[in-house]
Amino acid sequence: MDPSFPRPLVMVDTALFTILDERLCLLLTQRKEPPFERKLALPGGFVHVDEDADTEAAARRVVCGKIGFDAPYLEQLFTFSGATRDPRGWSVSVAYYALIPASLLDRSQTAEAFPVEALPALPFDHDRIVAKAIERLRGKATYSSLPAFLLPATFTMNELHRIYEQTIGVRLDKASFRHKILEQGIIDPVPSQFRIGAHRPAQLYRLANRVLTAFERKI
Amino acid sequence: MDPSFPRPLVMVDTALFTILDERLCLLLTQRKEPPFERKLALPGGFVHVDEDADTEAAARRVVCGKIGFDAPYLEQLFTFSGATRDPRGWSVSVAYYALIPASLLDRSQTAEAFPVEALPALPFDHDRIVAKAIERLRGKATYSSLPAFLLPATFTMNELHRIYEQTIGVRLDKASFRHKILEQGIIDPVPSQFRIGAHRPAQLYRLANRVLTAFERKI
DNA sequence: TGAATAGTGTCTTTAAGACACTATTCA
DNA sequence: TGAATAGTGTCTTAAAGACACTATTCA
Repeated sequence: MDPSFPRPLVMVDTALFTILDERLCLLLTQRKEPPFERKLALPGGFVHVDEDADTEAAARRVVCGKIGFDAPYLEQLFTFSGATRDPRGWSVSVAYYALIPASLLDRSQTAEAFPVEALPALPFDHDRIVAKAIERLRGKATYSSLPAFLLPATFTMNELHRIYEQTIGVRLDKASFRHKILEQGIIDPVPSQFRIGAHRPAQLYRLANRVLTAFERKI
Repeated sequence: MDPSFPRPLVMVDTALFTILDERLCLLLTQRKEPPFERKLALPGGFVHVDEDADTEAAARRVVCGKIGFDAPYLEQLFTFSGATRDPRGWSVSVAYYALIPASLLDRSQTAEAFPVEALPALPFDHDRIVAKAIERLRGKATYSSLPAFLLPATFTMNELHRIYEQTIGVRLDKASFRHKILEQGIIDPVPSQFRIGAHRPAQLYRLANRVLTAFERKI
C-alpha cells in the first residue's frame, strides 16, 4: 500500500506583510534551530502530519505562533523545491503570504518588521520567496481588493488610496481612484461614522466582502 | 541533522490542455497502479528525489512520459495537500498545468483527450485540480499571451481570435481583438507567409516572445 | 457570382487622467 | 485666516464595442 519512494522533507514558509510608517514591511523571525541558527528568516516550519489538516493549516499554525492571531488574509504563494535549497535534504516548501494590519501588531512584533527595500540577508531560498511574494502582491493589487486587507476593519478613502499607492508603487489620481473603487463596489460606507482630526471629518468605509474581490475586466 | 518528523508523500499531477475540434480538452491517462487502477486520471506520479532536480523537473518528466516531448508551456498551478486526499496517507501534490498544441499530438494521444465540459469522474481530488487549472487558464487568457501557446508556431489572426474566444468562453469583436493584440506587440507577422485555402490568404503570425507576456494595465 | 475568410474604417460609449475647484475642521 | 484633509466637477484623451464596409480567393 505504502509506496517505497524516499520522501522529501515538507515544510511551509510564510511571508507576512504589513505597512509601517507608510512603507511595506515583512515580519521576520529569529531562527532557534540549526541550520542558520539565530539568523533572521521567514517564519516557517515542518508540516506536522498528525496535527495539520493540510499545508494551509500548517501555515496558519506558523502565523499564529508568530503574531498570536489568525491572519485576516492568507493565500498560497508557490511551492519551492529541490535537492539543494535546504542543507538537510531534498525538500518541498509550500510558501504562503499573508497581510496583517499594523494596528493588530504589538510592539515586540513591529520590532521585527523590515521594509522590503531594506531586508537583511535571508537563509535558504527565502530571497526568492520574498521576491515572488512582492510580485504577487503588486500584481493582485492592480486588479483586486487585496491592499485593503493591510488596513484595519474601517478606514477612510484616503487611507485606502495611500495603501494602494504604497503596495503598487505608483501615484494614482485621487478622483479617478475614488471613482474606480466605488464603481467596483468593493467597499461600503459605514453609516454616520467619520474619522476626525485637525481637518474635515472623513467618511469611514469597510470591505463589502470578507474575501478577496477581483475587478471586472475583459481582454 | 535530519529532522525526525514523519514525512508526507510528495507527488506531482499535471493538467494537460489542448484544443480539439474548437473545444478545450484535457489529456487523461489510464492509471496502471492501485489505488484507482485502470481509472482515467490526470497524469502524475511521485517525485523521484534521486532523479528530479525539483518538482517542475518531475512534472516535465511526467508530461514527457505522456506525450513524448517537452511541453511548450508549463506552469506550476497550486499545491494540494492533506491527510485524506490520497488513501495511501498524508500527501502533497504539486499540480502543474501545460498547454499542448494539438498539431503536436499523435492519434493515440488525442484519443485520450476529453472536452472539459464532458470529463469522466476523476479519482483523488483531481476534480479540484481541474477546476483550478481551468480557472487559471481563463483568468490569464484575459490579460496575457497564454492562449497562443495552444497554437502551432505560426497561426493566423483568426485562429488566434478563435483560441482566445474558446479559452475565455466569450465572444470578442474581431476588429477590437486585432487592434488590442497588435497594440500589445505579443505577436509578429512572419514576412511573406500566408495561410491559403478556398478564400483570401491570411497573414501568418508567430509569438514575439517564447515566454508568457502579460498585457499592460494599471488599476 | 456567391461563399468564405481576411482585413479596415468609423461612430458611439465608456473609462482614465489631469487638474482645478469647493467643503469642513481646528489652531 | 490658513493649513490640512475631504470630496466633486469638468475637460481631454484613450480605449472598447458595435457594426458596416472593402478585399481576395476558389468553386
